[in-house]
Amino acid sequence: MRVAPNPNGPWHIGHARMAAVVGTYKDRYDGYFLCRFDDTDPETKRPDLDAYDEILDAIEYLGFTPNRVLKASDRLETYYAYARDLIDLGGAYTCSCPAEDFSNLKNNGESCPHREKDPETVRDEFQGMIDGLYEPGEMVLRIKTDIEHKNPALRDWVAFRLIDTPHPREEAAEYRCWPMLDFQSGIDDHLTGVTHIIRGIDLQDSAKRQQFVYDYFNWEYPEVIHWGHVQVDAFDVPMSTSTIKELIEGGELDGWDDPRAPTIASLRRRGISGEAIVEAMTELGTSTSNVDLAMSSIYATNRELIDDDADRAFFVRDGVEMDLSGGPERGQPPIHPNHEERGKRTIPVGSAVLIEAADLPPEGERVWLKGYGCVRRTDERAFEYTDDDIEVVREGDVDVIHWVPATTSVRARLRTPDGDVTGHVEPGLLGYDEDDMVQFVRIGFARLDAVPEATDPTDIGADDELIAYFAHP
RNA sequence: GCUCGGUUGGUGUAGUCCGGCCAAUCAUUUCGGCCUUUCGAGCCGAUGACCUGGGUUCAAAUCCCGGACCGAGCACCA
Repeated sequence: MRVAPNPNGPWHIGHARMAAVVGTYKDRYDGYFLCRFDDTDPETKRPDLDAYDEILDAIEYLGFTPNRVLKASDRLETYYAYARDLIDLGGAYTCSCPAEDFSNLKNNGESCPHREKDPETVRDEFQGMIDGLYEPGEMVLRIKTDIEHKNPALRDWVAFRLIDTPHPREEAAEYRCWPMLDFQSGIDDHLTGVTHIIRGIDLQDSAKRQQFVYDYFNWEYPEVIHWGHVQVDAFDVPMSTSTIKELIEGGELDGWDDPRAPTIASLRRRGISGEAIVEAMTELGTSTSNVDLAMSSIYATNRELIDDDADRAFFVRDGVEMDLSGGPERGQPPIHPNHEERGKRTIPVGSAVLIEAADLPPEGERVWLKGYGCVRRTDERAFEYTDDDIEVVREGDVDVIHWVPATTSVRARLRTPDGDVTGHVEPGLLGYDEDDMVQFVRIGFARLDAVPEATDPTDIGADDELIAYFAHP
């Protein structure tokens, strides 16, 4: 099987589906995974030189390694050779009709005068296309199918056209005569031994078009499955390479890995594993109707994968400072409630704590600072320790909330798909590394992206802060 | 206009080829309960679907015909 990406930009989430399914089938049935870059349009779908490696990276991240990687732009001579054979078989002809004229003829089921040229002339003119004797638009090579076919989409389609814009890859920059997808892909699928093709419903007619070429050569067409488009909920940004590119260039997104972007790079930075993506994608199946992928499905899988390993930590969003008196000097919540053996965190309290505004109890009421103990709000800005037993929580009278010390916490920024959230995290996170996954208690899982160098919160520069990317609840 | 294809709970999916064991599977979501110093995990439970109208049949999600709705192609894009 193969994935045949157009390297015109890094992948968005939808692109992962093909790699996920092909990779999974490969693993399951001991198959063959070909990654072929269909980069045969240097102009309107101009390849992005960085995208080749970024796409291969994304495939690796999903957990697969292609058996073979090809670039169509390396294979022009091969396509020319097969085109010449096809001409000799009488299966193709050069055509100098203006596109609009031909379209009209075609829609009426009428052939154009060029259709009956003898192979000699066609060969010469095709060589002329390769040699650059014509301007773009002047000449194309068409496959001779059935000009009266009841489906107009299949009638004498274009196999090669001329493009003046040089290909961005140096190796291919000299070529001007480029094959169309249906020709290139049809030839390559056969030559590389592809037995099963999966592609989008937008290419529903491709197999029927290519069948004409296969018939001329007496080849057997692979099994083909067409699937619908995927839409992903939970993102404001449309899943389109060109739209995302525009938003980045316009400064509305920070880059391809901005947590607001529906891209592979974004999910990766948020600490969502390739495995979770693959699982959700394969679950979608291959139906021809369009499908909606719920991000919650990816999140649920990822949560299962990371929950056991992710240490717990406190992150207070936009804290309210409360003086605190009468209690112990530190709180000691567990590193992981299901794994006592991993020990406890130690959070110094000082003389004041930060809690989230929404957690602030009315004056006179109590609240349980998780891992510390019960406190009562005595006035506008103060708590006093009550020494109540955990029973008060069990009885349901007292809510358990998270907190951080007011003076020795670390400023932090949590980047989420809905924008950035600022606040403070407990000082112990300074000992963590980039890439570590944590669960911010009562908020959700996050991947640490940048941790200040300091070991003591008071040594952190004024501009420095901990940066984490929100994964999911 | 011509030509393809699709339609099972909020979402995805199984079942459709070869009609009966489908008062429809599984996952996720939502909502309850238990447990819990998390709105996490775990356990228990609940809500919730065969697009529509005919036909064939003892029997239709499944076969046939019509309709509605959705999507795709008719590019010198992929």
